[in-house]
Amino acid sequence: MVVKRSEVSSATEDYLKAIYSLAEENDQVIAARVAEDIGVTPSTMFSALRRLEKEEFVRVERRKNIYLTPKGREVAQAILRRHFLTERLLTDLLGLDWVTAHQEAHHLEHAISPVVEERLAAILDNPSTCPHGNPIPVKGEPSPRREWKPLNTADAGTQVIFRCITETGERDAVLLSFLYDHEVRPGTGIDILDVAPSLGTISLKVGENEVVLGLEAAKKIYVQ
Amino acid sequence: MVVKRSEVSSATEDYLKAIYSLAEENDQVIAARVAEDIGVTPSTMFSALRRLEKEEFVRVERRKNIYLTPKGREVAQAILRRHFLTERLLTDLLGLDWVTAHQEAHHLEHAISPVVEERLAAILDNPSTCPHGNPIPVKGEPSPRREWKPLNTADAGTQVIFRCITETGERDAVLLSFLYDHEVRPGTGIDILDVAPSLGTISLKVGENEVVLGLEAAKKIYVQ
DNA sequence: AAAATAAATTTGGTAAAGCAAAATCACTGC
DNA sequence: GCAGTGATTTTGCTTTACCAAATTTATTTT
Repeated sequence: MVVKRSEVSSATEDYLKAIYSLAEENDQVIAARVAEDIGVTPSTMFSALRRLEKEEFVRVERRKNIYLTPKGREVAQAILRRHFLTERLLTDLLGLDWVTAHQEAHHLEHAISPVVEERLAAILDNPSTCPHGNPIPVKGEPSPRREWKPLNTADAGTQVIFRCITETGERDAVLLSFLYDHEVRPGTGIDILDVAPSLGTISLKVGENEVVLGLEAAKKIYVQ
Repeated sequence: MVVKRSEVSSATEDYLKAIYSLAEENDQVIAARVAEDIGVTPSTMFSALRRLEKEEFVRVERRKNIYLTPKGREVAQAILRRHFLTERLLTDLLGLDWVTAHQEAHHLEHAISPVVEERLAAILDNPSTCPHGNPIPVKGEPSPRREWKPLNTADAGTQVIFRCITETGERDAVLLSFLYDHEVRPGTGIDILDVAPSLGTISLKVGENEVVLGLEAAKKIYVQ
């Protein structure tokens, strides 16, 4: 059984994944944002973008917006899928915590072949989300996240259910471990105590504890 | 928990692993052999060797023999350990076969951090060998393989026990799947029917089947 | 509209990996 | 002792992926 391994470098996979994730959370994706996300300089981003364009993974508009081509989207979804399955492997089978799992998955995901991916999905019983609640993308289907909203848009006095912390949110280890330590998990109920746009904060009640988050951080959390 | 990830590139890990494995099976290691093993051209091998020497992973003698430094040996053992643990993950937890497991591990091993390695060893109950029987190296201990001998040195008429197929043997997918398909596993008994050095063959009885191997291939199989 | 800020480009590097092809070195056999 | 073979080394070139620093091109803000 010979496995055709993808010809895509892990750097390329990272760029496409970042573009995909940013596109899910914002309506425009520009080079500066992607560069920031991945942690490369503008010049590196620029030449990377040229490569990606030449290989038809992305299109860059005159207004500088970056779009994935169907080919690029496919690669992005594939790597995201592997990322999430790897996280599940690390948490469910190996017993690692949220934060470590995310970090380790970032390295392992690039080495997962279709065969391993398939075995992984089977052994894990085809999970529909990553440990942080993100829906695992399925070939042509729309994301169920369309029915959730970012926490910063929630109204004071209501109760919401934590659904997920986005990929860009996961990157922030402090936020991630903050939530983990406060036992916030997909499905956990949260009371919105107060929203103060002028202060840029939102106050929550999680279990026994009262918690204050910045609205910027809240934007990375999806609830229902 | 911040993980210090090794500064060693996966190419470097591959070179050191190959040198280590070749040294275990032969008494001299020369560049041409390593290049062949890894599948790079002589010129590539040459510049790789210069890099490895500059970073003090290897020493190259005037007689052109290549030796690992203690630092190089440490890296080699570490990557071998991860390789074997990854193979166990793939066979024991994910249910893949011998051949696929070996190939996939070759990619995954480079992305395994110390934390994951440790969790893996714990979950797998600290295995002492890889699925193909190779002893997993432990920090300062000598390999138990010293008590085994290559199959090509076995005497006709005796019975031996299959112990392992070496790393360089594992690389040969045909040999590997041949053994796997004939249900040869660590611990399997083998009758040596005949050894014919002039023909370069050795005849064996494995279970119900009679099997003829080349002595070159037999050299890659260790028995007791 | 001018100034300030943000983003995109250009220019000129670096290092790691790799290849091909030719040249040199070293040993082995006759 | 020399030819031949195998091994090493040199030369020259490629791609990917990064950086810094300077410049140009938007886009805002006042």
